[in-house]
Amino acid sequence: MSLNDAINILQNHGYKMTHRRKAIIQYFSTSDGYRTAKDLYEHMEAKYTGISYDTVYRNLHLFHDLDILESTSLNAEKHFRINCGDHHHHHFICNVCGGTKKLNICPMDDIGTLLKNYTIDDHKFEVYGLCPSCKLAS
Amino acid sequence: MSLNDAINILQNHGYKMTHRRKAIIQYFSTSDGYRTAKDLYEHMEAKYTGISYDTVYRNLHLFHDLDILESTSLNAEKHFRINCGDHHHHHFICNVCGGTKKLNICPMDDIGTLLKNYTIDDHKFEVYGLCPSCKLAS
DNA sequence: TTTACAAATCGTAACCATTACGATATACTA
DNA sequence: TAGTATATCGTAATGGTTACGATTTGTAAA
Repeated sequence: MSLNDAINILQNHGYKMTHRRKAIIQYFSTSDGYRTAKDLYEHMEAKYTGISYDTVYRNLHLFHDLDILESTSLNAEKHFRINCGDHHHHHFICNVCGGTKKLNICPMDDIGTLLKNYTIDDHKFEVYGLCPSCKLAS
Repeated sequence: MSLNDAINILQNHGYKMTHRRKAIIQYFSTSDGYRTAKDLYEHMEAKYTGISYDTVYRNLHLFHDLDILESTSLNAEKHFRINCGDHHHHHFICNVCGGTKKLNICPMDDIGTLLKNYTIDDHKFEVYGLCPSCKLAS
């Protein structure tokens, strides 16, 4: 998702376009990987000294609700990335840099009648390890 | 895994068998589902008034390290269950009761050469929703 | 362009899950 | 049953997250 896509979503929902929001979206849209709230806070603090945690978390939640960001829980800490958007897929996630690689297979295709009497709300498939460049560097 | 299996693992590694440890293992081995540290704390507090968080968390970590328990991160909080032990598999997890159902399919069987230059350390496949009994109750 | 106001941000405190540690109690070994 | 290493308690600290009154800012209307 591009910066402009995100700006459109925000404005179509009646949210204001602030400098901080633009910077947050820019941070995620130019980095293909998962980042923590702390990562974002530190990035923002460099440009906007004294930025509030409230601002960081409020916008992370807002963007997640608007499907601008997607999130995952790693080691009991939430990580966020820009929403890739196109069709359904999963990710490899690098344990070192948080970088991701799209995986175009989905185990739900093979779930068949295994969960016949269950209600399925969601699912998660993620592969963890080292991406090629972190592998070389280690 | 049964209570006795877990006791053997503990003793083979030279750990002491305390009343609290036995109660913790009993708690997990008689409940087929994921439970939080808080769930366990509240269960233990009923029997052992004044039990320390240190005891709860130290043993959760110990049991996890010894593969007596397995864990997953849900909503940025760790959840634990008894290790099923037999062969590799994944779980459906009920959003209401934490109950699980074994899923005998693994997406890694189909990963092929998708991650050719990557190091794969781990992976996670989980399906979330309502189990039959929570579905009926809702 | 200015005004007006709802919405966004700041500054800070509180909350919750988790970790840590010195003092005390307990399980195991001899 | 005595000695010792280990486990637990009581409690404080940490880290991630949430919350809120006071202030500032973006936007739309005058």
